[in-house]
Amino acid sequence: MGTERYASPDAETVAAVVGEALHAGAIITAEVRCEVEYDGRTSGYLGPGDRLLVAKPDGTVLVHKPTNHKPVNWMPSGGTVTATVGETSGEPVIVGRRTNPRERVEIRVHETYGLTRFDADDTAEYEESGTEAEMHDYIEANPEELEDDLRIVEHERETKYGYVDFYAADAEGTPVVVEVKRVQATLTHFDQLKRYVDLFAGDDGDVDGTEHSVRGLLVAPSASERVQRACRDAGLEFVALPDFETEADAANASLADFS
Amino acid sequence: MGTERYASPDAETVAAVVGEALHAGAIITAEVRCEVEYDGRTSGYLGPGDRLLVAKPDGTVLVHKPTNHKPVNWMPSGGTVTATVGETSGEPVIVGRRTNPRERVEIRVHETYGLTRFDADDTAEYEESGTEAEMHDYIEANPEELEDDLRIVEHERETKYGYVDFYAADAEGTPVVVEVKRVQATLTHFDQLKRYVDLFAGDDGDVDGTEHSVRGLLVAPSASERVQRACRDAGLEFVALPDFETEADAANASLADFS
DNA sequence: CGCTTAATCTCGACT
DNA sequence: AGTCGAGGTTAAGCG
Repeated sequence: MGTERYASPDAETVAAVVGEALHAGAIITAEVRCEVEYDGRTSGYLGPGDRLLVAKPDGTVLVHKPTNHKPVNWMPSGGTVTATVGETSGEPVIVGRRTNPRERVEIRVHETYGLTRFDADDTAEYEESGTEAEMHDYIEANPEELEDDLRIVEHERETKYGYVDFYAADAEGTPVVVEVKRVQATLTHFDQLKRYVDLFAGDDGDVDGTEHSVRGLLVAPSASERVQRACRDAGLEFVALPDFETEADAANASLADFS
Repeated sequence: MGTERYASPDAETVAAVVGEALHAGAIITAEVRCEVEYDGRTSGYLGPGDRLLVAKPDGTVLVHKPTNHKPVNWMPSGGTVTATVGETSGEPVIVGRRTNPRERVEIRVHETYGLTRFDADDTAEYEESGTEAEMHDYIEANPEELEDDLRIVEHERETKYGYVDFYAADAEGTPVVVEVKRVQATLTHFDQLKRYVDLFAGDDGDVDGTEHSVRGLLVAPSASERVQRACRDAGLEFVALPDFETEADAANASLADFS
């Protein structure tokens, strides 16, 4: 519910407050001058400079530079955080560790401008709309948006090499594999569809090239020229499905203003 | 260089300090109770709760819950941040906006437990080793680690469908396309290699499976069983290249201890 | 700008 | 625990 602030705390105070706060479920933020060392999936070193540190009770550690969305160094949740006083330096050392993968981040604090303990109480969950799952719902309810007389046979069909978004049939009864993307389609999305189509075609064993036993549809709001050409060359079809409108969108449309 | 702290500031102070600090190149952190609304690539709503806010002078905005590495809401760098006092609510409202894509995040602050201005001075750059780029350098210098008498012809070769990590030739002079991964290979990595090989093979050539005009090598420390099977089925080869040692690693090996 | 790809990607879902 | 795929992915590198 509240915060506790320590201005220019000494090393012992930093170590004590960080340890205690995290144990009690509070968030720690600190404005410091520090060096950082990471060892694990890769390894790296960040020389001295001013950064914002964040440590959460779930083991998350973040080191933020004055720019960029992503922290320059971090430890994901699930690990453990320790704060001690370095034996030789007498400075605070904050270490985040975890296993699987085995990795650690060590923050050597040269100066602590300020330290804040924040006992945050947050039970709300983030609610999001416009996800790919909603796009699937829309397509399942309106398959004619992709193609006349398209019939959805199965949603999220499992195959030997992964899940197909939709397994469908066209007006002629030819099987159609559908891969749906909420964002502009990329080459990896094309790859995904090609993998499924190759798999289905391989089952039937029709490789004479003149006739396709399975069609493949890549559905997205847009695709780069290269992706569209890749589709053409591979005998797959790109279908542009512009912004779809969900029921929630329609209900909120009148309220929306982008000021 | 230093911090300035405001305990339980009123709405006017929040708006003024945030605006001024960001303009002056300082980082703002605030412990607040707030609601958040996002509209852009998707849309979402986060109900009232205690969160840590971070705003950086480059337009970055982060809203952190007490758990998880990733912010629950955010605005990447490059946008603009405004802090005002809501006309009807009298509460602080912080809005981050950007274009391309057009999106905005609105933070309605119900209670400000604390606010910190941090004039951070950080010129150090993060130095990392163990990246895929280094793995490329290693392979280029030691192609025999992949296969005897393999000769690298071209690095990062651009093709109609993307960039090939290495274009090489084996002892027989047969072209070899090489895709390198620093981590365990996944199906999408297999897809990537298959895309290049299909391209070089012309996608029409020999489908009898007995002879290949182009070989494909997927190089990674490991690969799941499914990926290895996919490679076999597609006539591609998986090459396990365990942890390689860079010169930097060798030099530092004696210093490394994982305590 | 747009395109392509790596990333200590993170995270959730499912086997 | 491992694998797979989405993500408001972000960020870098190149044309």
